[in-house]
Amino acid sequence: MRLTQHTDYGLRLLMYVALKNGQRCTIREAAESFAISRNHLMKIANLLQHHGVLNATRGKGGGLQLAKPANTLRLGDLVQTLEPDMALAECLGENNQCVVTSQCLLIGVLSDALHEFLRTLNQYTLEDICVPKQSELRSLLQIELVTAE
Amino acid sequence: MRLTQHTDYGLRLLMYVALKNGQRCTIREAAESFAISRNHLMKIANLLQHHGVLNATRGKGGGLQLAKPANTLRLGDLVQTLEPDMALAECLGENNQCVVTSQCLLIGVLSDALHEFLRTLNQYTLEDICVPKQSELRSLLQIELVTAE
DNA sequence: AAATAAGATGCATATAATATACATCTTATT
DNA sequence: AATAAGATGTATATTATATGCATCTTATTT
Ligand code: SF4
Ligand code: SF4
Repeated sequence: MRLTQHTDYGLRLLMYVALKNGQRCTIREAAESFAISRNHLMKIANLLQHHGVLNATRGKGGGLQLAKPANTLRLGDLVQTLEPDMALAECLGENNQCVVTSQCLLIGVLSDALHEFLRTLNQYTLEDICVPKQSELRSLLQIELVTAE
Repeated sequence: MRLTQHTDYGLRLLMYVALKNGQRCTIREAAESFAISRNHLMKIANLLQHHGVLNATRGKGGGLQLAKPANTLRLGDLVQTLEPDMALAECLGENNQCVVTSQCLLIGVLSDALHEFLRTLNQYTLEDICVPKQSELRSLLQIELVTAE
């Protein structure tokens, strides 16, 4: 059982954007800071923008910003948005061929556990995983905030 | 996020064996009842035997039996045994290259959620997902118990 | 208007994980 | 010796995932 790299990259990107404190950041910049594929991150940014989590503006001076305050973005919801597929077992996805589906008691147990997993994640927001260590994280990611004048 | 088919097949096999009520069953028989790959199921049976969940005896009249009572086999433990890998994110597996690992607060949140997932599964045993629907399941799987004489 | 800097999109490819098949070996029973 | 079962190792197929590339659109600046 693992989350796709896609999902983790998405969360990393959101952490990056949140750590910029409202200042726009480009995808290129985030990809370089994390030393990960820019192309890949592009698609993730796009997905998050379509889901109303990120605002993306094109053109010179453009970039990404959070579409909502970091303390309203719950991690369980973000994981559900980012994961391509949360079908734990065959019967929970498409093309189910399992012969015991109609009477299987395991389905409910698995759904229950998945629910607890997401519920636990939803006890935390993007803010919770950024703010307490913001200076350390900014340093690791070489984020320098431009001070207003 | 999904469990491998491997894991679900393992649980199906255990359900099958449990529904036989102590009577031996062959892997072939279980594979046919579920209409799934016999070769695949063989490896799973072997894994479970090595982990002390199943007893396997070879030769004519041989087959599988539960190594422990069904009500002592907790689903969370079984899933952990069957899943090849529970590393939710890059940093929880091998070859981690994530640059923020040393300060990342997400790791703890993910571990927490995984723990809740397994804890929830461990509230149920193999017995819990078999006995309440045993006759219906036996019928779907064409299991006919030989009555003692 | 042109140049440039950004994201958007679609297609192709590479890689890795997973599932499946096949062949052969071992063990136990009859 | 024959047969029925599981054990094991290797090879292959399939699928999911990750990555790369080319082109397009949008916005800003000059
Ligand atoms: S065994 Fe139960 S949980 Fe697994 S695929 Fe079949 S119906 Fe779903
Ligand atoms: S971002 Fe955090 S959780 Fe994700 S791989 Fe890096 S250290 Fe692990």
